[in-house]
Amino acid sequence: MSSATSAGSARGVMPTMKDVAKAAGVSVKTVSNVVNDYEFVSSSTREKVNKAINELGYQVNVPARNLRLGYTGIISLAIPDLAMPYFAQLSSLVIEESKKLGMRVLVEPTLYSREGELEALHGSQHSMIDGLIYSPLELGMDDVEQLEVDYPLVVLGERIFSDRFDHVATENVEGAKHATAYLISTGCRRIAVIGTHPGEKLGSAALRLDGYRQGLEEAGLDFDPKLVAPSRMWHRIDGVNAMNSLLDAGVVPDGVVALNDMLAAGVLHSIQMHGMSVPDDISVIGFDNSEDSQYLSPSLTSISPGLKAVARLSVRVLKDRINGDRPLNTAPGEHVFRKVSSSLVVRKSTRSVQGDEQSI
Amino acid sequence: MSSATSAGSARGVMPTMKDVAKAAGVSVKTVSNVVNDYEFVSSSTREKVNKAINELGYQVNVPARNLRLGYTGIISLAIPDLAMPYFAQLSSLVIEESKKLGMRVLVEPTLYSREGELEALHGSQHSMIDGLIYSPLELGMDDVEQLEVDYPLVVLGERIFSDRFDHVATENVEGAKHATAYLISTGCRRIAVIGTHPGEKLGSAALRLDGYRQGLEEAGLDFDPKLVAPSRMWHRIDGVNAMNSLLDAGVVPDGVVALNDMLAAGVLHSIQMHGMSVPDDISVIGFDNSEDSQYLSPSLTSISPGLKAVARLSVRVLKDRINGDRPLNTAPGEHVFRKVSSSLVVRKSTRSVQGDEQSI
DNA sequence: TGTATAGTTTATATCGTTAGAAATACTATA
DNA sequence: TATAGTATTTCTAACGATATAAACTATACA
Repeated sequence: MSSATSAGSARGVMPTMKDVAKAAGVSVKTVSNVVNDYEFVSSSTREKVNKAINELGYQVNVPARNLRLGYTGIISLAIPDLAMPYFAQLSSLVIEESKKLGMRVLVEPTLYSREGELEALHGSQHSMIDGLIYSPLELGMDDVEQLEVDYPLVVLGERIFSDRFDHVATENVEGAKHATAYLISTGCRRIAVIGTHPGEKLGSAALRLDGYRQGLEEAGLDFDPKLVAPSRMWHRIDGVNAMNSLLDAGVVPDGVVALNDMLAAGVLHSIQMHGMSVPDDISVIGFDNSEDSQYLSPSLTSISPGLKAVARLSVRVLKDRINGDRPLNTAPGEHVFRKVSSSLVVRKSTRSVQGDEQSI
Repeated sequence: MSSATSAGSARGVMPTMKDVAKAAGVSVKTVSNVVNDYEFVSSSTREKVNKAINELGYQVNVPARNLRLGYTGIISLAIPDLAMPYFAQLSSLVIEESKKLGMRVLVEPTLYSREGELEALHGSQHSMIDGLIYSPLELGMDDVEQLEVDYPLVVLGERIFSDRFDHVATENVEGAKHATAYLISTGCRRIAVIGTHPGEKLGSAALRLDGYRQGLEEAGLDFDPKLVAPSRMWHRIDGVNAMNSLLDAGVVPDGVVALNDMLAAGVLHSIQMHGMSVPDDISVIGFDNSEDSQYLSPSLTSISPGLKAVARLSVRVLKDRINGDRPLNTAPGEHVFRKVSSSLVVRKSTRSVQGDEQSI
């Protein structure tokens, strides 16, 4: 009965290996041997020791073990915003995958700030962490040398590229191209794109915009800057605002590629507020295939980026680096660059793929 | 530079305090004093030491410090599912609040399993963690003795209650009562409730159902079991299914209390699929005031449980326990039980509060 | 009985930091 | 120039685990 609650340290003193050793009448090393399943321990002493462990309620002191072994079994995951479904989903998958490999995850939201992202890289806590999975948003190619750290690092996305560290990315260009081509195949001819970041060269926004342009081009459609609605943030309210700005300016497309699902949700809202219908008046396609997309009305056609594969790959690559192994059969000195393939999930926010151009 | 990538350990050897001491020509303790901002260090030696630190790129070894100090600065947050917006939001706030107090957070999703929840409590890693914020879903009052652990613990919600540990909860009963009363004030008379857990005595579902019943009772309306649609899970698909089951059975309420926003989103979907309109035919009110609720169509009236206050309080209480201080002016031996007050956020999924009963 | 062989246990150094006490250097005052 | 008093620095012992190598035990075989 923990009647503790005395002042000072909140936790009672824990028994150590020494205590167990004394109780079992053996040496500390023997206790350690038992705890670590060392082969050559006689079953009689093993029993004695286990009995003492149970009686005293012994648990290994992890920081002490960490100090001795030089690693902690903790990795860090730096993402812009844990409250965003996309990153919550990613975090959840990374945690799950890490657990399978015996590691735990310290999630570090960088909150859309440059300092936050730099701190995640260079923060003072790095001896506490075996490696880092890093999803930059503010940092770009100019900062590439900041990423040349001396601990295992896996970078997510295509915002920053270098042959000095490992990458895992989703198919941004291909996915957006696919989305655009699909809208065209359903009869759309004036396709808007929502959520671009003007001036940006890398990063999801630029890449997805590029895919959009490639999609138009392959179909022989002209790129019309009037149909581009930028938005720095990608929350739903930004989708509402961006789409409003188009419609209020009298620009009425027959299809919309939203650069993520939350923008798309806002786009749906905006279109409906303007008294139009999706997909009859305007088709909308999103990106991320977030869990929510199926519950919007109408349910949202979206590009699924294969987040699970991203989580799986990045954790495994990181683990290999931590162990000093070469991940995915890379040559010595070579680094991973892996793109996870995307797929199209068709729902109700786009018209069917027949060539008949109804309504306008 | 970093042409490392040799086999074995992935990280180069790091300089220690000893190295810094040698480089600066002082003792190890002096380096430690500088690092820890000890008052009585002459500015000249402080300078020497800092110079050496920068030149060698020294960083403190956190596990070693942890071992010596007996704490890690890491707390654990056990929640059912990080991919659920409610918990993602909570986690995000807990991380933010912890950071302010100099702590980091290990998020541990228990994934709707009893074993997961028990492991979060009794897992072998507890010396690595200073304390735990614990949001149980599967464990109930029968398991209360499982929670009598010997490390600082703050329990979220009202599922499990004991005067042996600290609690922070949201106003489940009051919130649902408020929601129900509000629907009644807008003219609703046949109010369904979506997402109950039959047989459950504690936990959000039971408490919110209780609030719903109290709301009816105070208005003199009878409780009608036909208007209750249970659902074990609270994802949107469950809201769709539950509402479908009512409507398909010919039970058409004029108002719906959904026990969370995701259920509510599903309810909206279901109603619209049945050719009815919200709020003209049926008013819908949710619970959680998730970020999404404002982007549903129509935007969702919801009960805001004050998650931020929950995060703030629970982290602060935990920190006090870790420090051996008494939180929130509790008497020695007494524990915190704090309910964070909820509020109603009115949006477009409910009719206006005039007494005029239009439609039906 | 002696000796090699394999199985089992132990003594002790070490990981990198912090902390208490002891030692030394400085400053001001008599 | 002592001398007390304070400021600064150092010495050394922890914290609790793991690991090397040495020291025992058995067992087997000659």
